[in-house]
Amino acid sequence: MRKPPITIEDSKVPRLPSERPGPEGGKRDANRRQQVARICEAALELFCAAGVESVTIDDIVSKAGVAKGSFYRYFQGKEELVDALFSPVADRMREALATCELDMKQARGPSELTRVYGSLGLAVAGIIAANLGVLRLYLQESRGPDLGSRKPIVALSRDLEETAFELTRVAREHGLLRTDYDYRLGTLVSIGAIERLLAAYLAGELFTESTDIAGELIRVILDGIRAATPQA
Amino acid sequence: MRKPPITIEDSKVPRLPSERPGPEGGKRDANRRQQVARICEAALELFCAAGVESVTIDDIVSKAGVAKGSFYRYFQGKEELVDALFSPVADRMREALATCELDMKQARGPSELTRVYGSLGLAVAGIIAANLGVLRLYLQESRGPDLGSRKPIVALSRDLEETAFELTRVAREHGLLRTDYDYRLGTLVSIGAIERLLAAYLAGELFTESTDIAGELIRVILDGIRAATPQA
DNA sequence: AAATATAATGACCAAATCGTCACTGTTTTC
DNA sequence: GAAAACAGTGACGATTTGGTCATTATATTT
Repeated sequence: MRKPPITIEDSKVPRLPSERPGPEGGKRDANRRQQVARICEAALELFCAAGVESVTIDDIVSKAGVAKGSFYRYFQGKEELVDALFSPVADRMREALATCELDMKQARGPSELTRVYGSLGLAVAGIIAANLGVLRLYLQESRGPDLGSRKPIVALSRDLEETAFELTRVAREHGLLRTDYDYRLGTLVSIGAIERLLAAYLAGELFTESTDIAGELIRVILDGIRAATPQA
Repeated sequence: MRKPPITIEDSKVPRLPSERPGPEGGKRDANRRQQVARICEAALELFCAAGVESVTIDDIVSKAGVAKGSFYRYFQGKEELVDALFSPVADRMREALATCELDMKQARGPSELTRVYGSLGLAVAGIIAANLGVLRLYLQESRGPDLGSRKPIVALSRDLEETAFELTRVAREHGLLRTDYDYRLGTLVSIGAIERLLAAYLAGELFTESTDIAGELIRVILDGIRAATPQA
């Protein structure tokens, strides 16, 4: 348990040494992007293989073929790097959920509910298909302690869960869900099931076609909704 | 990523310095048990709070109020300590699943299947109720990389999953399950849902009574089975 | 092309961590 | 009670790690 150094809350990633120089299409700009990309790519692989906490800065720069000083030019430390890896994905996910929530508020009747969940599923599938490495890391780390460099991952996990609860709550208000029932249970069941199936799929444990997996997911979620419906 | 030292595969925990001395009811015996207990207790708390990989031997001995040399008298290192924490629970789980598998082989018809799953659920509930700390650690670590001191946890996770698959397979052969369907999907859904609900419950996120949670779990598992039943 | 601004580098330091061991304390045996 | 076996201790050396910085290399501006 290496004691974390005192850090000053700071701006976004990648970090600006003082201020980014003017020209944007220039060689500097390209080099910078390349350095950051190299670091991120190497880090993601290492994180997936050994876990965020176990990977050292030396491991990362060594694999990335970059000097240690360069790393600290772009990132304050591992936590900021992790945040940089997750930020874009997190944004897209939040966006998809927000859209879904709007849809949900206009939904009328059970069939509309199903349609709304369906289009959320499509959106999410697109996001994760484009970010398999990050997804894998997420599944691996999101239940760990909310400390150190894992913080951004756990924060995302909590955020998504919260939004999923909210979504179910809206569905209950606008749909036909019972109120004597803790709607979070069904939500948690869905999240757990989805994550477990995805993990198995990514690990190559399943020989099932992804369409079949999708079918199973739909079944789980619909069952979850149905259970919250007045004696369907 | 500290390189692991070369270790010789060795016998069980707790470790014998040369050979344990004769008398069993004596003071020595009591002291040894107390040392081991102190270490395990402190370690479990720290592991839950910060994650197995982040906790150092110094943290553990400091919290346990024990000298570092004493730690190494009883354990070869962190991995062996983790194994010592999980071994008893793992044994009881395997036992419960084995019993269930025998039951399952004698089950006839859907109602019997339900009964068999029910009694497995009771057995498992008893085990985890008596080992909440270990359960929490399991949920937190079981999806991490299979390296270092996390190994025993991941190994248990894989083992349990394998057995759960086997159980479903037996149910399919003896019950009425479709064969054109990857029976592992339903199993994974159940595992994921159970684990997620337990994690939320342990984290105190749920104000639901544990009986209601149990009801939700039963629903999930039965739905999982039903889905594998010829067009119920 | 010279001057300036920005970026990359890796040797270096301090702190942390592991695992050992010579020594002291305690229990058992004779 | 003396001797022998076992257990507990924490200082120590070796290694690893995070983070810095003077120096060198590269890009941009003049």
